[in-house]
Amino acid sequence: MVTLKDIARIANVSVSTVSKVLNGKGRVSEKKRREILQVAKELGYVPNLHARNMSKKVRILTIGLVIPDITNPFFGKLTRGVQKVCGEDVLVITVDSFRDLDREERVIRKLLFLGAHGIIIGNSRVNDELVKEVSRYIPVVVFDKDYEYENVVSIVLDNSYGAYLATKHLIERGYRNVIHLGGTHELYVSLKRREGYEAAMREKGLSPRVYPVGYDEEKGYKMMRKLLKSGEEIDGVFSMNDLVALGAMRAIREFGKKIPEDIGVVGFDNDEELCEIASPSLSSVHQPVEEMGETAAKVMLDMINGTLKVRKYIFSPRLVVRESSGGKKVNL
Amino acid sequence: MVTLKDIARIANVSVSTVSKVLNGKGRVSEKKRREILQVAKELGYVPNLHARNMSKKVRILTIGLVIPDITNPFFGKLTRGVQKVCGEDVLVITVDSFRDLDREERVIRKLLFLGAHGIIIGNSRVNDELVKEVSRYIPVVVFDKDYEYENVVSIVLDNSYGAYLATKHLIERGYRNVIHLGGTHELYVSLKRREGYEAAMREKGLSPRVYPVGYDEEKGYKMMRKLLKSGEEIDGVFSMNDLVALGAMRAIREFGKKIPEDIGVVGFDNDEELCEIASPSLSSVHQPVEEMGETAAKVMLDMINGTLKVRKYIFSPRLVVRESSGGKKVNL
DNA sequence: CTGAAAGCGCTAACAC
DNA sequence: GTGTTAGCGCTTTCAG
Repeated sequence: MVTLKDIARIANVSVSTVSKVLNGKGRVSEKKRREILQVAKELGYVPNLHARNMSKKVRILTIGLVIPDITNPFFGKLTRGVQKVCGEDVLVITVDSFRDLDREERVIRKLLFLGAHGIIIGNSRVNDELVKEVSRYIPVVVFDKDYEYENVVSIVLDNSYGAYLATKHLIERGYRNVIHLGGTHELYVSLKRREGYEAAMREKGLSPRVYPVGYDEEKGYKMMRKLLKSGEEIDGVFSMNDLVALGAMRAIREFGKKIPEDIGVVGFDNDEELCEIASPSLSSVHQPVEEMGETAAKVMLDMINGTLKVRKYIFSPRLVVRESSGGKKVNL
Repeated sequence: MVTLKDIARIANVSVSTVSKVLNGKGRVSEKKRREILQVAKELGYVPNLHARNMSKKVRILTIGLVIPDITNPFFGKLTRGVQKVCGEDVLVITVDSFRDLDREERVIRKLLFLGAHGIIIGNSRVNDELVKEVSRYIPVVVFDKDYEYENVVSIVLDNSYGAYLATKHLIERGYRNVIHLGGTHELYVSLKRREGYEAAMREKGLSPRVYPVGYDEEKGYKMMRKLLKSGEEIDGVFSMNDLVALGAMRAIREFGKKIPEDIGVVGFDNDEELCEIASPSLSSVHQPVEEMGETAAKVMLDMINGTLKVRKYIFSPRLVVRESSGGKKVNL
């Protein structure tokens, strides 16, 4: 590793002179300046960030971003939003926890240990105690989960309202036996979406039926197939996310039912690529993920700078209607 | 910021004793050990990474990963592969360049400046000179592009072979007028895929027709619509990636042609979610992205440790046949 | 066991 | 203009 000292030795000057030249500060004779620059280049000098950060000013801001699954476009967008705001001056360390809570915990600790100035957590299943503990040291932004701790900001989508919108829409399009394919109960968003679904059903005097499923296509497919085979009366499906909805659609097709004529389907997340490409295209509740990511980053920077104003952000979902909930055809 | 010194002062011991306790090295009396731990906790001590990296040993390994689009599952998988291998002891700094070559260049320089021990570049459009320059300082791994520089390792998919397989498959299923919807020419992978397509066509005595399109669904849709309207004779489409293929399929459906009976379609990348969900499901050339990411990380670690053996990896693609290339129905 | 002291690479006062 | 020097926070000998 080439250091200032090496350059100084070869160029026959002092370390501080080299430092001055390389940082363009203070005044140095043109001759030495040129020579120093030359030597530095030849030696392939690369300044040492750590040393630099040690001394006075310069400090580079580091924020950690922990997400459960980087291969999922949803989190990809979140990540992009964060990076967009952070630009090139803030160091963002993105870590995929592979949906492994233990790894997630280790990783968060590591980030703290590495000297991150703040951590953004994109997984609502995160351990509360951990959040509390970490927030004693550095600010934390959490998605899709409410916290009342000092030094923690929540950014949530109004999940329950989104579910309410989707369910109401199905009912208004003529579907009455609307079921809900839900996630697992530990997950805050699952709970909220379920709540919204139930509220809409009750409001219309219908009785809610909830089936916990999970989060991927396969799970949605299997559960839906089982339900159809069992003879359960179903003409509408509100699903906890798009993947599960697509799985359900596959099962419905296989079973010989038509979408949307026989059964209407609405998903959640509005992953545009998936929703548009499906046929029929899938109606879904849209959440402005990238924007939420941007907000997270902004809030984080504000917290670090001590200029935080808002402590909680509740984003509003919006229903995107496509073919899969086009309306029931009533048999006369 | 709490430092070792603060802890030492309050606990009435020396800095080095504190350091020993916090790192579990050397031997310290149980009494002091407990007290120090206690004080550290109360004060909310967080070690300073930079200071730590300054002194002799400890150094934490840092590798930079630069990719063009983190919202794309393809790069998500790549990222995951890298992170999987790096585990929790190697710091991976992932940066999305937003497909902006200038930003990419700045980011790579930044990473070097930040003291990264190596950089993995997931974009084959990267500037050659930059790669050459950076590789003077630290090892570089590049995807989908050949390099002969010292200190640079290439990891490529045999794109041309993949394209060859796909095209040959279409021809053997009875499609004769197979066109290629290609990418832009600056991109190494586009060139290679085009080559493979042309080779397969010529081998069967057919004349290749290549249309440069781009990389997203919309582009594929528009081009295909134009071609169909123009009356061009087409019964097969080999597309440079899955998205373009899906766009083409949309255009074909709209035009009233059947897939695969009238026109067969094959994509590239085998994004499973997309391919499976499309209807008909899309045949595609699979590349083992995640595995390639893992390899990149392993190679990088080897380079850093000076134990590199293989300088170039050429991964083999594999054709996944689904409904979209099921075979042409010949009119009698 | 414990602590004093050196040094990692760099910056910024402050002399000369 | 230029060099000397004092840290930044931490680890690690090496005496005591």
